[in-house]
Amino acid sequence: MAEYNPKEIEAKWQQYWQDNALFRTPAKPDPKKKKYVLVEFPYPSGDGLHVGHAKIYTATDVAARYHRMRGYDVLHPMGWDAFGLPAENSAIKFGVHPAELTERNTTKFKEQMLSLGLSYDWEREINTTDPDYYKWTQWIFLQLFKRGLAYEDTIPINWCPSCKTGLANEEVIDGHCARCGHVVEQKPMRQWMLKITAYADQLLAGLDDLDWPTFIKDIQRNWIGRSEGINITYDIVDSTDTVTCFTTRPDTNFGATFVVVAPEHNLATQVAADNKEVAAYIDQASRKTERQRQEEDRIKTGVFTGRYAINQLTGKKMPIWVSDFVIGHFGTGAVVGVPGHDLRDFEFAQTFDLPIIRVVVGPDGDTTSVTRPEQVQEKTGAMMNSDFLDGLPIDEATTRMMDHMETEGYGERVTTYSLRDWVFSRQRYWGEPIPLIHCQECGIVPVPEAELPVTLPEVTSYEPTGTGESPLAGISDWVNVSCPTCDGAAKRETNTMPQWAGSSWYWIRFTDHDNTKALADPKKIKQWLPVDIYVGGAEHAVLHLLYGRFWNMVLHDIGAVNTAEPFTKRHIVGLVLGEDGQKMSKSRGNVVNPDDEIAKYGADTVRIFASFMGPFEGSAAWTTAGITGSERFMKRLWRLFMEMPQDEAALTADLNLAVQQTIKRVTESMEHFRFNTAVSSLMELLNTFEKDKAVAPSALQTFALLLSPLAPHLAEEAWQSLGNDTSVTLQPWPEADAEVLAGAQVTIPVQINGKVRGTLTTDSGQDEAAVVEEAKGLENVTRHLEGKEIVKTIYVPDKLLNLVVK
RNA sequence: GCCGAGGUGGUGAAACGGUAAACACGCUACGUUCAGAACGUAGUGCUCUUACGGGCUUGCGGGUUCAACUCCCGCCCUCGGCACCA
Repeated sequence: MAEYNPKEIEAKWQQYWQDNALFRTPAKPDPKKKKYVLVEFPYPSGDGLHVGHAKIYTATDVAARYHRMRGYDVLHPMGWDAFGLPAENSAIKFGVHPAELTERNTTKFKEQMLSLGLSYDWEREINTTDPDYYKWTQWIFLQLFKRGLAYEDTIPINWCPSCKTGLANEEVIDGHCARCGHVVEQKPMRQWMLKITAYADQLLAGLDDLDWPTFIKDIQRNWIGRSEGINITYDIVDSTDTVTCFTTRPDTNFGATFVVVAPEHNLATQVAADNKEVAAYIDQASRKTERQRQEEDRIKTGVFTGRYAINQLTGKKMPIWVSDFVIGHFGTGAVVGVPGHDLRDFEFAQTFDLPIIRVVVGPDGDTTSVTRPEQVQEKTGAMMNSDFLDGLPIDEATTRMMDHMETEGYGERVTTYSLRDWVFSRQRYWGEPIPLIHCQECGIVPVPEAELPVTLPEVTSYEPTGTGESPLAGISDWVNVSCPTCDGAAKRETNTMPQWAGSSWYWIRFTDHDNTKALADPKKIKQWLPVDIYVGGAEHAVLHLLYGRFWNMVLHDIGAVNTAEPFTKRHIVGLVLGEDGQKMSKSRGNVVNPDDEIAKYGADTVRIFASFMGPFEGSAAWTTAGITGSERFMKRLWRLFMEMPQDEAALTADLNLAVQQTIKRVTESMEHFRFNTAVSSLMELLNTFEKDKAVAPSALQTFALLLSPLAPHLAEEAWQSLGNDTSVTLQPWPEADAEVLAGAQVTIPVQINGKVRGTLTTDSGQDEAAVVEEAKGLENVTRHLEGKEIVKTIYVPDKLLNLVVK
């Protein structure tokens, strides 16, 4: 028999699968047995696949293959999220059209995916840069616009001077651009915004029922940042004006001694008109970036406006200050200072020598005045110096005070969020054009749906202007159009959509990828959605996963999709590190190319190693030693299937038990996305078989079935050599024989006072007395029982015997 | 500071409250070989013992239990997210 030659058999079976369209999606899935198994589609970069891709695609593919064998109708598609800056930047550098680069890269990606033996239904391939696709991305935008969920606004936004475009909040990490790492500036610009905040509550509530890792849900909850509080309106002395402050802690309001507004607040602007000092402070603050404010180590600065607000509870005058520690866009942009019970307020009061009043008793009954930061009591305690609240715990006091303020008419309960609307326009070429027209007469007019898609014009230069204008603004034939409403002179919107647009609905398109009349046929949407298993990275917790949920909810509200939540279950992949245990990067030179690995070891070995290297969610290094071990396993399997003498008589009761147990374990591992333990169970079975001179063909059949999702090429070859003439991937998944499992002998540890003193092997289902008798006969047990009295016997049937002695 | 996830051999890791370290890597010895590679056999948490066997061991300290990696309380450390969010 020939040596294990993965190159040969893998090419052969990949061709076979393609020729027989084995992974074509069933046209009419059984509604009770459908599985939509999806992995995040890639951005087809010029670098080709990374071994990290190999890990995540293999895992998802194993799940898809497993569920097919379990009898599910599976949708397992693939496509390309191809709009974005890297293609555009390469286009600028090499003078090639981004579409051409995309074409080149997707071809390469697809070849690599095929060579890994991934079971995608390629007939449903999609590409976000295809006008037939982005027509519908634009259509969704128009629905958002019509519902008032897309609006134009001129606000200071995050601007990356290196990418020369505006960014969404979610794309800024620690003050830097998520893509290029450059420091982000604040720049006021005309923007298209999506009103994701309108869905804040639904985005929050929907998380409860999702089968997602808790940490991802928590990141989203945190990002949405709901807080319930009250807006308190204070009168301003000698003025008809008022100032409204948001707080979650009105219980401490007897201790309020000042008010602070953000530099952007109207009141500040108003005062600045005839107060040079305030004007200078505002000007200075506006020139600081968020980063600079952080670097100042949170030292409190500020300026007094000369005005006073009245605290209704005490009748005291509270000076109104302006300070940049107050955030303009959170709450009302104004806070009421309670320096005894908020550390920031305390620091501010100390800096500017403002009065501090204690209204909550400190630990150990401390009622002295608050003079040190350690005394600032923020969380628990009973009220004091607070009239009708005295003695109440703070949570109860909060409710009472809210009721009081609402009754008195100067308070209004409100809910605020840290989530902000989505800055949706980019000043770059390679993205979906926003399908709107600016008409001098009619204002902003949507492009009629019949005229979609608005395709990207051919340009000679993709170079971003850097002025905040899109490069499309320079293409006059494209920009100048007649207004769809009045037919007068009008101009197209020249901003494009962000990278995230096309991926915010792509899972819907896979259900009916070439529909020309709708996003997808509602019947097909209903057949397949929601996505049952969605696999991807943790880095999208507040980007793609939040945007995607938002769009899906909007589409649900307009009746375009059947469920509000798009992704029922989510698996998060861990990082694949370089051989040195560091993150793979070109600059470190530790990048492993999956092509090289496949060429060297074969796709099955790569798949087995990717599965076996550790838990799916964990990060682990791609090491030569590790993959060599997986290669050894494949070679041993080859010898088992192809060289070991076969004889059905070799299947003893013990071996049959081992086979049945393996079925059970591998099945459980597959259900829980634990491919490392699936592989180790198969290794154990292989070890068992190798101890014999011959192996039973029926056991090999089962083995090939269990192996098939993980190492499909070798499994096909083995299946064929066992005399089968259909593909192993079409076979039903084996079921463990419950009778064999139940009837087996069991090995029970015998403990004395919780320490194992021996083991005994016996038939399962024995009663306690018999097991105790048998245990007493064990030599080592006898010795430990000598001169002792058994005071208690704990017997867990078929599991363990513990004798408690004195 | 706030929210979350983790901490088990030299390494990647297993383990419904029930024999901790399965499986694999690495290492040691032996076999095979002219030699190497590959392969095979045995061993491999620490420790006492010639042996039989015993003691200790899942970040640290307590607790619940016949029994704790697993549950509870308090610390320490690592990683991820948020952060002058009122």
